[in-house]
Amino acid sequence: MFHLLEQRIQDAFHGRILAQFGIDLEVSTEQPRQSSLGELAVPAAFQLARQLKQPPKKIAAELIEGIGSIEGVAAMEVAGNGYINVRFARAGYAEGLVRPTPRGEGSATGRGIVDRIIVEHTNINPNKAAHIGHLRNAVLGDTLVRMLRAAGNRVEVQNYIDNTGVQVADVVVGFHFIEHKTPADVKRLIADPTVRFDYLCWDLYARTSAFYKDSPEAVGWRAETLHAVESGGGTLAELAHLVADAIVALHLKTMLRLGVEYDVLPRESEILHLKFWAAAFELLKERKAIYLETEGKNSGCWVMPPEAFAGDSGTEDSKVIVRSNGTVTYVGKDIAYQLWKFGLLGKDFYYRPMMRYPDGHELWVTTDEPQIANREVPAFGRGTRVFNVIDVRQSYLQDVVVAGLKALGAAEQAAQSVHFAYEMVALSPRCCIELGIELSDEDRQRPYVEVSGRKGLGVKADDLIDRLIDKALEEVAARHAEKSAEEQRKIASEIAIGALRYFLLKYTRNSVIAFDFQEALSFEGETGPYVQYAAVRARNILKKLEERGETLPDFTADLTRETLESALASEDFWQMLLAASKVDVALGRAVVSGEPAHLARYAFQLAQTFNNFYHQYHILTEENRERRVYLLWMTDFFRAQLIRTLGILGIQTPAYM
RNA sequence: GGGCGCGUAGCUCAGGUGGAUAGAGCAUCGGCCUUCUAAGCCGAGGGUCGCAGGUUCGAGUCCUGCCGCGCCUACCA
Repeated sequence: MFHLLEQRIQDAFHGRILAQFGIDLEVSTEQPRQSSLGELAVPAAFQLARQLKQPPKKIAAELIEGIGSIEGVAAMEVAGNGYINVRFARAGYAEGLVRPTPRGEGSATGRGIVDRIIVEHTNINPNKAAHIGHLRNAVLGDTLVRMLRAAGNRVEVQNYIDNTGVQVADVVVGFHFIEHKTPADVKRLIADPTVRFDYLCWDLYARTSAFYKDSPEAVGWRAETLHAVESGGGTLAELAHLVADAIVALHLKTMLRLGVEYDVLPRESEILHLKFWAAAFELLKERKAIYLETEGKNSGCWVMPPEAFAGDSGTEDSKVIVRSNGTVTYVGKDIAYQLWKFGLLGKDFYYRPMMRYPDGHELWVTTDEPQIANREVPAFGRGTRVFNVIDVRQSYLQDVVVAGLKALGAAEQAAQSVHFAYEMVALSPRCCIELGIELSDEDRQRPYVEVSGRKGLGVKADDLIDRLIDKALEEVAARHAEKSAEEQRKIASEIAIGALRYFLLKYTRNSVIAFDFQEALSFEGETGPYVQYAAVRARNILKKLEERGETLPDFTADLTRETLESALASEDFWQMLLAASKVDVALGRAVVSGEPAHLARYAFQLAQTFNNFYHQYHILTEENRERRVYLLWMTDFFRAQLIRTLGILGIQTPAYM
């Protein structure tokens, strides 16, 4: 509704300016500083003043005069030095919300719809438990997916599994060479319900990393393991499979606690076995995107020259794609994967269904064997735009990947490759002390301390979630002692996840989160539970109404134009309605700027507005019938908008709080 | 050395393409539960937007320089 009007106003000004001054000006609109100044401000007169050499105030007055009336606009006036403030026709606006026309809602966010967007996120090495840094990635990625879908795009969610990499190899080294465990031993550990296998690997990985430091000769074990994993046979390869598969299953479980689901898991083992790299290598050689270095420190390696990507990264060294021993680096494999995402590789994976989520959605995983004749396999890949959700420290590598596409002549796909970068989650010094981590004097002075999987330094995702649930449970139990323990836990879990997702989303992407338990565990103020609480309150009012044996009025019939007219004469009601009607404005802004934090902020403001409404007006005891209908409608509208916004953020609305 | 990012209230952070009186939350202090749930509401104090120049009608926002902090700059991923 808001978008529609905004567009109409922009068009009207654009047309008038063209007719009156012969200038093709792209008319922008902004929000006036104060709500009392109107709903939209048009700064066009300032832009024209320069060209026309006339005072903006004069131009503004002429424009208003010339435009006449615009449908849905009640008044326009010159303000300040030349702003044109626009006031909406309130009742008409509200009618559009009560009786939406098909083209009314959401049409403006539908402008830039892309046929197939691929979002790759999570991408955790399957060798240890997930930590908060991984959660930021997954929550950011998942929310991006929800936002894009809410804006009308078709989105495919991929979670890349590096099941043949160094990190898995290190845990295998730990099991085999350090602990002398057989595959049968490891299988028993995985099957043992009293063992948290991902936690066990977390510690083992840290121990193995420390072991390398003290005994550098042990690094040879890693090379041996990597080689075994790549050739695919023997004890070491079997261990790698066991570890990676078990950890992937646990990661999926952890992510599902947050409501994060995927469509397909492309695995590195298939990239290897199906010779994706070989195909990409041929392409890169053919187009001379890489060359065999014959001198200097990179002699014997296939490298990409710095000119290809130096524009953004500022490095002077070429980037090694194939090592002198013939093995391919991670970036090389990433180029092959990116080519596949766009359908440019000329190869595809085979797929098998991996599991079905409780909501019925099916998750697929890649395989190297053609099979399942009886199942129709969804068409994966072949995206027109690709978002890679990866932390900002890997910008350099993402630049190289994009340079690879460009060098292969895929300029369009290079332009459609988005590195959806975000800053890391670190630990506040206070948090480290709380975790019993010893800090050097130097670290103590820093604003934050980096998480390190190698050192086993970090907050495990499941630990944090458990802690949040425990805290929420205390609150729920105190308020709803009569409910069953099982039900209390369900509610507490929804609140905990709401708190966690909101906490990770409220920071803009390029802000480092210095993790702090006190802030993450807060349920008050600008938090997920605050927004959930508002939604629950709105729903409670309507529930209470039914408990009293009444039914919700038929708003489309009862809310006549006259009713709306008189209700919205109140500035208060108008401002509240306006604020509540802007979900799609906020969504559009968040999508365009790629900033989920914008939508999170809107959710908070929406909840604030509702809490004001809730506090100021007593709905069920309102005696004036007409006014009561209006209040009920506002409540219902708030409820729907709050729940919808929370939903896009991946946050559920509990049955009660 | 080079590249990227950050520096805004005591703390943590917002501040579309320059625009009207720089905003939240937390913390502090003071009010509000017989009324649809106080995980809430109302109010108060708190600012040289790192520093110095520049661009212009106008700069937290753009440009230059400087200071401080972080990340990247691997034949690791």
